[in-house]
Amino acid sequence: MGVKERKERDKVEMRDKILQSAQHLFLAKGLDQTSIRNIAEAIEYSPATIYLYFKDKNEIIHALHLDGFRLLVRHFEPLVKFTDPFERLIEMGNAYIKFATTNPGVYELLFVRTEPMEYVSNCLDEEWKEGDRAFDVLFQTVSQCQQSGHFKGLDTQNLSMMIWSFIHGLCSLGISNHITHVKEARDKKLVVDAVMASTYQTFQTVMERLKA
Amino acid sequence: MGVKERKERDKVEMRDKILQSAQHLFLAKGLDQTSIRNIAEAIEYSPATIYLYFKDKNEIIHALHLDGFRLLVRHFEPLVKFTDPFERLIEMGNAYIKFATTNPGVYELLFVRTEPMEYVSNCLDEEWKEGDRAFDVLFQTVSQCQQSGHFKGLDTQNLSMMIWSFIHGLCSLGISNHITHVKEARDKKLVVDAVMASTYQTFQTVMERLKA
DNA sequence: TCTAAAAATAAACACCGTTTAGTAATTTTG
DNA sequence: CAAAATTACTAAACGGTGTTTATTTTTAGA
Repeated sequence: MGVKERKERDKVEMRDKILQSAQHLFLAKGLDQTSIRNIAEAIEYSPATIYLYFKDKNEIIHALHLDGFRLLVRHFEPLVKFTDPFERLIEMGNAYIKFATTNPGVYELLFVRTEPMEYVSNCLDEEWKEGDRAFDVLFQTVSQCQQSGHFKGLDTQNLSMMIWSFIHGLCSLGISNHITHVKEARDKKLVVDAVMASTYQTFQTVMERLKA
Repeated sequence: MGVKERKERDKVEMRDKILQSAQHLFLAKGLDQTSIRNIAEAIEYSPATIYLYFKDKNEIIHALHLDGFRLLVRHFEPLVKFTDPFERLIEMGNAYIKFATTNPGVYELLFVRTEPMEYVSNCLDEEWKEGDRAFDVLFQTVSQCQQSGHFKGLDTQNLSMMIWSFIHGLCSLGISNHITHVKEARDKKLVVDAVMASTYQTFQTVMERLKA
């Protein structure tokens, strides 16, 4: 009589299959070029079937958004080995940049696209656990930096927000190809990564000077 | 025999009409919700007519992009009255934030969307005059700050890039509604503008400390 | 085996950007 | 002035999109 159980397993299996195909297509061709019809074709079902497992395309996007956050968190995990909070903060930035540049599509999904946020807004409990957890990692690190003498007299929340803003701005300008089009980058034939690296280096220097 | 001249006037007139309608729809409903068919309907011509005046939708988007930059530059114009370069730098940030928050759709077009950059890439002379000019205003101001004792030992280009990254990150996170979904902002029931303002205030403090 | 429920789908709806082939208006020419 | 040529415009189609509805197929239990 394990029919109901099996059916439920089948249901989540199918959901995963859809999500897996969606992610595959999304990574290969980008979000806008991934259609419900493509996904359906990939799993060899009709487009209408997708709608038996997901309310609409935004729900699929949001599921991929969750996966993306798990990937980001995984990029942060090795950071525990840095005992010095300031060093950890700097390496966090590097990890963030690396995540963004090696997974530009995913990064866009997490922090640029509005669809996942819209989905979050439409959920009754209007929270964003993934974002909160990631931000808290930053907040705690900044807080520890302050406990060991850095960033005196600056509000932890605001400073964390400032750091996130900078790093996000750098990554999103890089990914969206705006950096490659400013004159200096063109003249010196600098690749995006080089501009991002030296900009981050300057940021690092600035942060170091805030110790005193 | 002013036929040719009149026809040319008519041509630019029509182009403007299309652009005007496109902008109107774009500001009202956003870029993705503005279709060629909508624009055609607004000007009471058939959709195919649009293609007699613009190569494709990206060309229209790029034209709006140019208009948007003109609007941004207009936001910067009053800044000449600030003779102190550091004060001007800070006010530039405020002007930028104001521009972004009061014209979120336009801001997205200028600095988030990739379509206009793609259009620029496809132009043979691969430059981005508007972006260059705007960035140069920042660069010159930073340079003047350094001449009057600020930001010692920091590379002007990198520092300018850092400042732009921060401000852009702050604005884009604000506009894309990512800020409103982090826990602290929700808990304290802070509106986006308040978070942005206090974050920018912290940035200002940080920049001030770089004088020494 | 028959029936009720569940799962999958074909087909449609209303859009989209874009192209093509053909019509209507205008200008130039004989 | 009429005919020819050029220009301006558009109807209709193509191949795509997300999504819904009505229908069929598959499965499960009596």
